[in-house]
Amino acid sequence: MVTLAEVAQHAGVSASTVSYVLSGKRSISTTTRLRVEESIKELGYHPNAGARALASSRSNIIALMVPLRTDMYVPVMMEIAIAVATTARTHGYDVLLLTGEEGPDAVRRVTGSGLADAMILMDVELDDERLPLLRGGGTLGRAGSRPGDDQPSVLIGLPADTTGLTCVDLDFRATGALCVEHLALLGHRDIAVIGEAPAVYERHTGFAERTLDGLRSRARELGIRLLHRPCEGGYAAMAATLARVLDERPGTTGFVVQNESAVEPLLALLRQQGRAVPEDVSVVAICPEQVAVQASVRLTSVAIPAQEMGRSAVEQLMAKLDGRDLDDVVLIAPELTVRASTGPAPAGAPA
Amino acid sequence: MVTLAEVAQHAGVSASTVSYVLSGKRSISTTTRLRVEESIKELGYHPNAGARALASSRSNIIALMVPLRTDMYVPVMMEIAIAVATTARTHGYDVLLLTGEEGPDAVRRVTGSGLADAMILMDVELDDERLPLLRGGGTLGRAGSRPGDDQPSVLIGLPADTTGLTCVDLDFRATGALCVEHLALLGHRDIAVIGEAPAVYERHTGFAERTLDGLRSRARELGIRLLHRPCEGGYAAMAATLARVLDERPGTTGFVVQNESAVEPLLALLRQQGRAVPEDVSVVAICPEQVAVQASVRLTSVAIPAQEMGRSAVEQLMAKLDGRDLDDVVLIAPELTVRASTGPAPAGAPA
DNA sequence: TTGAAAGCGCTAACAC
DNA sequence: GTGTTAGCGCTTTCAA
Repeated sequence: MVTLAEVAQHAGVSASTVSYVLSGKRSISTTTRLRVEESIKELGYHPNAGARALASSRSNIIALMVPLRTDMYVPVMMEIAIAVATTARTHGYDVLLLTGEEGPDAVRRVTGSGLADAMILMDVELDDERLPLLRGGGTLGRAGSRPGDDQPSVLIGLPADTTGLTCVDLDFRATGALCVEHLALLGHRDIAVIGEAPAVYERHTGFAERTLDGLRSRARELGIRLLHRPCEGGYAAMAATLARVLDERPGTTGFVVQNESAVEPLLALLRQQGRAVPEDVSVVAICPEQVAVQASVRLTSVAIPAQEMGRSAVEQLMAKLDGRDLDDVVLIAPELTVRASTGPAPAGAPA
Repeated sequence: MVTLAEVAQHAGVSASTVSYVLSGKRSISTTTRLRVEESIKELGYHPNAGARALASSRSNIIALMVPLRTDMYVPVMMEIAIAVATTARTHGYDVLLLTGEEGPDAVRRVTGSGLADAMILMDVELDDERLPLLRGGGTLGRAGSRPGDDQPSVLIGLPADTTGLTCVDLDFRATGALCVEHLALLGHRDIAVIGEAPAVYERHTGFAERTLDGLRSRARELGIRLLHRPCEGGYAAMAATLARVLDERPGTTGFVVQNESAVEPLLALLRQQGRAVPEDVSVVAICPEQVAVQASVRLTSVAIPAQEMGRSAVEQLMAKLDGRDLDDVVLIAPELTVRASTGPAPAGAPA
């Protein structure tokens, strides 16, 4: 392994000079810099991560905590994770992958050991047990604080109480509202919401409840009848749910689907029952773009902006690490793209 | 931040004693150990990762390189990644998430900086540009080698030349053979293979080609007619592919599907054309269990054992780090589960 | 613009 | 069974 000292010797300068060439923290004459850079390349030098972390108290690593359960929105999580990793790299950071398994202990372990300088948490629950450890984080340098007291962090998702936390999320409330508006504008008066699996609501994951909130309050304002049913993914569960919905509200002409693995089953079932999309019923999905365009009917949808969520979370974190001030909560505005699955409510529909 | 020295002082012992209590590398009297452990808990001590890495030349981190493109088998990749992370933790290792983006440079960076002790590569191509850097890795301690010369590594996937490499993968050749056998045994003589997207073959990802190999050679042995068509995911692409297949081989009664996002579209299209599954045509999928059981017809399938692949890759790596000898190539035997999508070939089918 | 040198917190000889 | 101590490779004052 090549060390900084070896580079220094090779270039005929002192160790500190090499260090400063690398960090750019003090000015170096061009000739010296060139010589050093030449030596670095020639010797194939890479600074030792451990030594650097020890001397500088910064690991240049951010921890990303992903949920353990792989039952939900998996492609989205993956896309976020990759966006986090690539964005982090552009800032000179690497990403440590933590699973939710260890729970709060992982937070303590990473914080305590200085393994990571900061962390990003995905799939935060409304009342998450990891939150107390993170509140007020990101105040490095505040009077009386010692380095390491603190773990700057950003949440992807929105807990019930965001005091002292920085959060990034799609504005699911607005998303719900947007879906209702779109259908209402097309004349639909009876809307059914095919929600996430019951477990998601029981777990009190924020996004599902917020979406419902948005859907309900906008529906109330617009005088729309709304029926919400949680639904497991898959064909069988969707069939049962659909039957119940149509039994209870036969006049339903609009669907909002939030469980991506229920989308295709729903379309298949409607087709099977002779209900044409969008002539007889309209369907709006809340799902990744890819799912919307690959479905058997190109779906009108509100996209889940996974990339942007990941990228934005990292930007927030970098700002914190730089001591910059920033928003506590970044809500990404939803965008509804009209495709082939929604159209005017059928003429004969009950007003 | 609490240091080892503070713990030592608190417990009234020397620093090395504390260190040895932690590592267990020499025997400690019970009373001393108890006192030290008490102090550690009381002070909330966590060893500093950087200092540890510097002093011991081991970071206790393994790097996991995931493909950048999120277009393929995403849930599987995620499941593998999570299995890797959780298994690694049981061995005291953390996982660093690298995207394929940086390519070979990432390998050099991680190797050179001592950021990770070892690495796992996913989605390896038949002739991967990162391989030359890894061949012969894992020989730490061999005469003449200096620490850091080497990057012990394990691949998930199988390149063309496995010399000097350790690989873990599902035995896709056997998988292909198994699918053909199953259908042949049911009397099917004309089988169509709905493969991965053309890009996957162009990229020469090993698994797709190996599956095809297995399918073809077993078909030849059994006198089965086989037609292979690559296929993008989604409904539209599947429709076009299916039309071409049935045009070219109208007598087709068996399908093997390897692109999971083509499965549901295929089932929908067959239904739409009045071909009953499994009465008229049989379908075997190569996909995760979840996809197989959630499909509109419960699918006879060969599962992709994502968890086991991740776990196994880590076990191999741990063995290498311990200097143990091991297999170069671990092929996981495929298992075919019969569900509701396959049955005897229809009586009228051409022999 | 550059160099010298004091640590950062831990591990692992070496001593007893 | 335990203590002493010399580094690990780097960053960052302090001095010139």
